[in-house]
Amino acid sequence: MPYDPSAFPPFAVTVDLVVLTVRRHALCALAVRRGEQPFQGRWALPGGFVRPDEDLGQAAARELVEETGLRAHDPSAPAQDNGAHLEQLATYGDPKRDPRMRVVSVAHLALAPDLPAPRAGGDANSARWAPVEELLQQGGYGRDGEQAAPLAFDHAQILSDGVERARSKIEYSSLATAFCPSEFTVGELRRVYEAVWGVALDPRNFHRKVTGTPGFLVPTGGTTTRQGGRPAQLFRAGGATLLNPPMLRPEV
Amino acid sequence: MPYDPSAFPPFAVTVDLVVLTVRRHALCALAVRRGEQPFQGRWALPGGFVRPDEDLGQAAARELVEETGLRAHDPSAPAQDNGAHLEQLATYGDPKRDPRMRVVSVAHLALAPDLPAPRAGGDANSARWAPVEELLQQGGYGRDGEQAAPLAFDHAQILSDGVERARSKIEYSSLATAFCPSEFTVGELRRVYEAVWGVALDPRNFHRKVTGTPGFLVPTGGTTTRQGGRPAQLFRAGGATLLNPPMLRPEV
DNA sequence: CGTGTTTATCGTCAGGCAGACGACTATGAT
DNA sequence: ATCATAGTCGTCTGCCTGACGATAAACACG
Repeated sequence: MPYDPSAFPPFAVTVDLVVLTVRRHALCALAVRRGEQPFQGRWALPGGFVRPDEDLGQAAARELVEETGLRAHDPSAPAQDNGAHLEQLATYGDPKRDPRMRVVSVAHLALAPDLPAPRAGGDANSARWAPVEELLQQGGYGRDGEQAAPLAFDHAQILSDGVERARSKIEYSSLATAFCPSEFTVGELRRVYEAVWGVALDPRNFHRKVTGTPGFLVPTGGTTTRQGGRPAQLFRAGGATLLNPPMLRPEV
Repeated sequence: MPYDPSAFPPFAVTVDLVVLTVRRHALCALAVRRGEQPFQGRWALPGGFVRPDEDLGQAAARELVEETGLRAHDPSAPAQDNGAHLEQLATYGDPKRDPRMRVVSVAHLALAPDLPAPRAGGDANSARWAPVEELLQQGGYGRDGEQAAPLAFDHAQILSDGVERARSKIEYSSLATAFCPSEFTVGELRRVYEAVWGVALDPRNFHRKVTGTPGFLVPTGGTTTRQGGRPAQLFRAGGATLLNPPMLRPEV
């Protein structure tokens, strides 16, 4: 069945961002309120069109800066410059996903340390960090009693895929440190795992695992007291990116 | 920096396929020879434009049928109908990746059992299965003494990413069975792992691992003799898709 | 028809790692 | 001073893996 390749159908290409962070022991995602049709007034993932001279990763990094002020972590940079981790997630191109026109969205996943309140940008009326369960639950009510309408477009699916990617990836990589500030304690890192997985981990076994994996954590020498217990050693992320053997997620 | 969203820049969207199989103890990929500019005469990955009414997965499945005759394995279908496994790999959108125009390619990864000679289709002069090392080596000479020119466009990168995805995914999933016919022996499955990873595995430990993982393999009752040794039990892929604990790739 | 080769399959054993959990330390709150 | 909280170090047991011996069942050859 020949199909004329010279008359290629035009598409709009966008990037959408799943920006995750851990706030108050909960995995949260950045959501923006849509200011225009379709889905006006509904919450959505931040995103925008890819410009003619941009690579996909550049477009995602640009959107990330516009929405959060965070600079994406350059994969070539060795040290953690407090930037966010950014990686491509998946691409969504259902012909009916946007009622206006044919839009293919290249979703990206960003992991960021806890930030102050987001600043709204672009075409969004407002922006907020919301727990992912709240954004993904259908028809329930949010923390403020607000009707939790489903996310716009297929963004619930994209967010769900991004969360699952993050949950599985911290098993076998040191990516969980992307949720932490540049210096952090073992307990803070453990609470990241607990928030992302939604489980409770044994502090002793966790401590043994992360401190015993070479290259995962590098002690900075300092100690700190943040919540009234014994002071904890401070670490920064080591160079190792792969965790072998992996940190096993407890099965429910 | 406002950017007019109504004047979205038009893109061409294509799907490219990394179709992998195991032939003669080597991991091979499907390559087609380009019949037109640019990169005329060079080897490339099969692919084509996404049609206006197609989802991305549908477009990839259509290209797969056109190039190989293989029907994609419907994820909803429970049993293995001898179709190929097909999943989205990643999306490539460098502005300069195609000199003619702005093309965003959504690459897909397909894993297929060993097939007879491929049939050329579409705009390709010919098609063949080639060992991935041969396709990825730069400036060397292939098996027939033919100059191994690099793949067209950024297809070497795409193929490399697809191979790495396959190598890591068979660690923690039962995906390696997608390289096997519907009934196979433990030895055949082991040779799949050995070909994909390029290592030698201990037959006894491998046998213990795969037969000891519940849901991975289901004995069909039959036995077979294929290479002059003791007859082997025949299995088919069980319902389990996740391998926990994973099969560890030996670190070399 | 025995002998060697090949492949499949079962067992054994030691080391490593994870889960469960006890014990001790160092801070702040009362 | 006592308690609560959080961090850190150990111990023990069971499971899994890697290394490898041994047996089983076919074929290839003389």
